[in-house]
Amino acid sequence: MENKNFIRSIIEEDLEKGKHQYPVTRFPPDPNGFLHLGHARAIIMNYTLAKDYGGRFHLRFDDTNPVTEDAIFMDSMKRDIAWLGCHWDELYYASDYFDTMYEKAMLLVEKGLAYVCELPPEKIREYRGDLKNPGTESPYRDRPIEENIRLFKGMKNGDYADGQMVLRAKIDMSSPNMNMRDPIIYRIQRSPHYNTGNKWCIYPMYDFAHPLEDAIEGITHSLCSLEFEDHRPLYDWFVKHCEMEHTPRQIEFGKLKIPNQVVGKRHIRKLVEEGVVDGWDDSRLITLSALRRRGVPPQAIHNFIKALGLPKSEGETEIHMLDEYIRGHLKTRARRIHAVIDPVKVVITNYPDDKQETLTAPNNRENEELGEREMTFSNTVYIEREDFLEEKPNKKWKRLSLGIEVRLMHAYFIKANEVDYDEDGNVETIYATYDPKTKSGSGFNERKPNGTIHFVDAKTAKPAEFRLYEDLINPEIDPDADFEDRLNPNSKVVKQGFIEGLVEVQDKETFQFTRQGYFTVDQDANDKLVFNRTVALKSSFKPKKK
RNA sequence: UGGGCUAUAGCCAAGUGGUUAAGGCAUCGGACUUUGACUCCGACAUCGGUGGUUCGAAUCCACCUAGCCCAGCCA
Repeated sequence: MENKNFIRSIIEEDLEKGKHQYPVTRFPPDPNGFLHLGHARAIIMNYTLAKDYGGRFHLRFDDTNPVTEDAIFMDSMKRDIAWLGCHWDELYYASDYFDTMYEKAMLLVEKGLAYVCELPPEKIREYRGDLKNPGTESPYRDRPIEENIRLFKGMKNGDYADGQMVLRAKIDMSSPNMNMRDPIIYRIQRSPHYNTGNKWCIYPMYDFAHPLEDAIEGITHSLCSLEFEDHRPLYDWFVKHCEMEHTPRQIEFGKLKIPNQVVGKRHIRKLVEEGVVDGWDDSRLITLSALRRRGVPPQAIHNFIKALGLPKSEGETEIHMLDEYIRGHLKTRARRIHAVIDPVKVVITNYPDDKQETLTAPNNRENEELGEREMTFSNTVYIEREDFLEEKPNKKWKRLSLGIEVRLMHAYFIKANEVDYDEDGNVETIYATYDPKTKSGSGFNERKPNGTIHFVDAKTAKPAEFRLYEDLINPEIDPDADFEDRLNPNSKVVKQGFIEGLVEVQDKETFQFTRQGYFTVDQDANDKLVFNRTVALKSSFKPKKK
């Protein structure tokens, strides 16, 4: 169940007092990168907060800086947000408001609340003062309104060079809040914008643009992260002095931080360039596209985010917490079939070589709606290499050993009698005998097997590739070390094995491979089946480490 | 004394003066089991510190400590 959070309280209060008919929220990404799990909190919270109270949710690209932004990111962002099921009621672009923003900036100029400053960047920084000392007023601060109007028009018309001057709000150079020390509103930047082309050579700064965007759209609750708390007075100042009809309220909450993950743009790019990961959607990454490819159900992400709540504190949430929500969602939805990832052959010596029978098994014991399937059985099967040890090591061993009888799930009991090794000393073939009386479903209960293991009939098995993922970053290594020194060399292990031969695999289907985990068909699967491990099953089995 | 914010178990997180401080993850026991899974039972904190107000405080006050953010013509 979702935790109550302070923002819900604010919204409920506003609704009760009749301040709003319904809430309007927005997710305002800067289209300059790929969305990752951290963004999911903002997306899902904005979406559910609006929907839970009968409100509206906007997607707005905050495209106020063409130098760093690119339209290609917008498509992936839209795809990711849609995948999460957070359907926006409206899609907006901040750049569509450039005319209004310019007019509002001019309003400020006319009211004597903004001025054109010709101080070069270094001087502006110098005049801003520092954390301990107040700033110094710009010599251009008190130029006449008429002159400011002329200059600002000139800026817009391209009369001046990039960086030659900026428009600044006239607030308070001695404010203890650095953001209030005459912040820059517009800069000259000759860069074509994917949306407005070359219409503009001046672009608004975030602090000015954002509150106006929110106000224009009638956003009621403008959620953002903690680092913008200091900007709230400025936000309110612009809404007020620009005489906006609507007054949105900025509310800050803590970002979702996940330790031991690589999310930084340049870091991921470097990993891709160095071939450490295969791309932005590599399953070891937590970009939304990577999670999607790995087979993580979007609903699991919703449940995970809701469970975390919306705190005002800043903590770090371990990624394994998401795993539990993935399993929880898939538990009754995925078909549970057999796959042998690291196969070893078992020959059943008392089963006729030319015989093959068909067995039936439920697809999911916890959800009968998933029906049943058929599986073949013959005298040659594959079992998991780790499910056999020549000698039973201890009483807790619940798998196959010489002289020991186990159940092949959904088939028969088999007892191992002999084993052949190859020249390297690896098990090559296990010879076993089966007991026809022990067929699954027969009700046989004269004796208990030493455990149950899964298998695949070698005569019909479909070859498949399994990609087993672990943490990209080794959590054991000092978190302060450079992330490249913390890479886990075993983060991706590729195995060639088999799945049941009679199972028809759907595109992107997620299965539970019995006793192993949840796996999803990868996009690489075409002539050959390829599965990504979405998440492993939990296990209380603790083999002794070598 | 720059300003802003945070502090509840290994991790996340409810709680806004009044019974034994929710819940989830993790962990450890135990039951069940044709998945060492699932499920089920059980264990697991006195609330950053100190002092104060009060019959009574995680909740109010004071002081202290620790951590995060702010000096882009980024967002």
